[in-house]
Amino acid sequence: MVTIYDIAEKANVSAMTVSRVINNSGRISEKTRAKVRKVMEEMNYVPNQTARSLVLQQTKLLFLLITDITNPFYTTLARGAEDAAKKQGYRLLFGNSDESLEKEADYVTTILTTRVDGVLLAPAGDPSLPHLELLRRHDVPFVLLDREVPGIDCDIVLGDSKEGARQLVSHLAEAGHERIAMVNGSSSISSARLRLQGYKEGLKLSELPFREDHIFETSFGSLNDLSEMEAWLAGLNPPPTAILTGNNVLAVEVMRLLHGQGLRVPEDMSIVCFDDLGPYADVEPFLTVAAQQAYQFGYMGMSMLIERIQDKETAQPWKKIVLPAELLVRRSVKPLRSGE
Amino acid sequence: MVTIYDIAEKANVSAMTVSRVINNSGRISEKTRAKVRKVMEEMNYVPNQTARSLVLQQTKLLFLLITDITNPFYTTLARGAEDAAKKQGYRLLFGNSDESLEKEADYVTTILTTRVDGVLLAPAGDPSLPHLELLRRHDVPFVLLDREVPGIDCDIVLGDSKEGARQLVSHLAEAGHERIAMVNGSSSISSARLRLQGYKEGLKLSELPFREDHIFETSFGSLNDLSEMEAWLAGLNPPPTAILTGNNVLAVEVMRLLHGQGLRVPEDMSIVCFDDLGPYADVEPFLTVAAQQAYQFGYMGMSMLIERIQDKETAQPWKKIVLPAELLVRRSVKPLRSGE
DNA sequence: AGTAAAAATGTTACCGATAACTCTAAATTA
DNA sequence: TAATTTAGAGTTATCGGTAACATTTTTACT
Repeated sequence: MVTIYDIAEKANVSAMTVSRVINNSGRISEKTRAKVRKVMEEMNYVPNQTARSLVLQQTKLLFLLITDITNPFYTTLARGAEDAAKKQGYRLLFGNSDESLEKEADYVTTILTTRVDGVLLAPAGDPSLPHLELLRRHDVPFVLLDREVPGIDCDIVLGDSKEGARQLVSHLAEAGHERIAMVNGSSSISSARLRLQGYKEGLKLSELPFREDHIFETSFGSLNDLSEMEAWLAGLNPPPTAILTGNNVLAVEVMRLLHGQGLRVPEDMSIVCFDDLGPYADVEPFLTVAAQQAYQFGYMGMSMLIERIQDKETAQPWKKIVLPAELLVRRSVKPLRSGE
Repeated sequence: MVTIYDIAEKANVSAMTVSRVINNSGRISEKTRAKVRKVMEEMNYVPNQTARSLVLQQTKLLFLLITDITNPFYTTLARGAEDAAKKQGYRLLFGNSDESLEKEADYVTTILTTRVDGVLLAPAGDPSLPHLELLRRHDVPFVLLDREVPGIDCDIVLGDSKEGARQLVSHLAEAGHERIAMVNGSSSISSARLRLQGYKEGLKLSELPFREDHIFETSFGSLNDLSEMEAWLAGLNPPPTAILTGNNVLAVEVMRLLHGQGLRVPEDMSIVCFDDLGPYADVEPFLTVAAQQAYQFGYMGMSMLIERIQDKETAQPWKKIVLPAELLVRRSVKPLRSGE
């Protein structure tokens, strides 16, 4: 591995001069600069960021931790985060916690030991609190995405989960649906709780009764076993005519279940969900959704994070951004009323 | 930031003793070990990987560089890579080059400076050669994914691009299509070249003529401007009845273009492509594709990489794995023959 | 020309950890 | 009991950079 000392020796200058050329700092004569540059080229020099980080106490690396790398919501978000980071001259590393607290803990360790300058993360849920406290204790700036964690104050970018869910329910009610079930993520996740609230509000506004057994709680990640959900659905009598799911992945799972039973959407069951389905949705517009501004989540979250890092001294108040969701009506809801 | 020196002072031992406790190396009395452990707990000590890397010249980190984080092929691949890495006790960092050589170069720098132990990467294309040479020169083990790069010998996991494309063309030909166009990724990417070859072979086998103007070359990533493609398509007279695209993203782009013109798939144009569309494809099975074993790409590639890292001394011959693609017939091809 | 100021370059210490070596005190052996 | 091991801990140098200060060289000005 070529170091500045190797360069220095070959160029007949001191290591410090090489360092100055690399960083364009201090005063260097053009002649020396050219000479050093030439030697660096010749020797294929690459600065050792590890050594640099050690002395500078900063890495210019940021970390994005998402909970499901196969979910288009998060990958689109990642794109936004990446663009914002790049714009400000930061590099970005990704991690995927897979909705698992254990994997999240692993990544938090990686984050601390890698000494990244800041973290943008979607926490696995309320039990992520100790992880966040650890980051806080080690003075690592972070911004949360999509999910609040009770017990910690910090910058955060949220979607308007309650209102989005309410709109979806209202949309179903207007189409004449009266028995609307909900398949939701874990209630230890704030956005799942808010979506449930929005669901209840939507029912109330349309004067529909809330039934406890119309709620099925599971994980936001993809399921390897659908049998519990199947049993739940089979147990509903009369069955619902529509299902609202807490996110896009769960919508896919529900549809997988229904198709397995030979049921069609929307003929036999209507479906709506939170979050859009990535680029493919443009092409075969099928699922009616409350689309979140995934790219903005990433872009704004990252911008907040960088701002926070750069003004580390001045204690700004915590910021909370709430992005509205947009109802995209497609064709996964069957009109039950005669009038359309 | 708490260092081993802080611990050492408080525990009344030398820094080296603390280091020994952390790494479970050397001989330490139980009493001292317990005392040091206690102080570490109290002070919330986290080892500084930066300092460690500097002296050890290694981490337990691996890097996965993909070219499109919004493409389900790569995210599924990432899942496989992650699972394999975890199984062997490695942590994984992700990067997204976005099919761009410049971003790839940035990530290569990050890779070198972060001192990861190995890299699994889908190169942006043939011009990635210098990046790979750089990794090689710096002795960073790597395994390529999906794309060969002429000029470098290394471990690699490939899909059978030629055969897959051939099958897709044959499928179209059997359905009675005679004017089959192809929208492909850059010819500086080996898999694009092979898919073009497969396309030509497929035409030949069905005794269809090859027309140079039936090929439109663009980027594998999503396009922000469809006008060139639009002009190309408009210039074809008579127009093709079917289009084969070099990957899933391009299929989506083509469909976006067609929809924009009020054309329907498959009624007005048939479409097939390489790579499947992620979980959503199970739900609304629409696009006929040559599906690659994305998960296996990641899993096998990562396994090869780790093996390579662990036997760094013994010079194994380079391995090349070719995974077959599977034709999944759905409903994006219109039968032109009378008999179905 | 002589001196101050400015420009160019060099020296030293340090960031936080670990390897390799050294030292001390207790345990073992003859 | 003296000599020799050995367990347990400490010292020093080092990884590859950079900040802060020191020094030398060049330029400018009286």
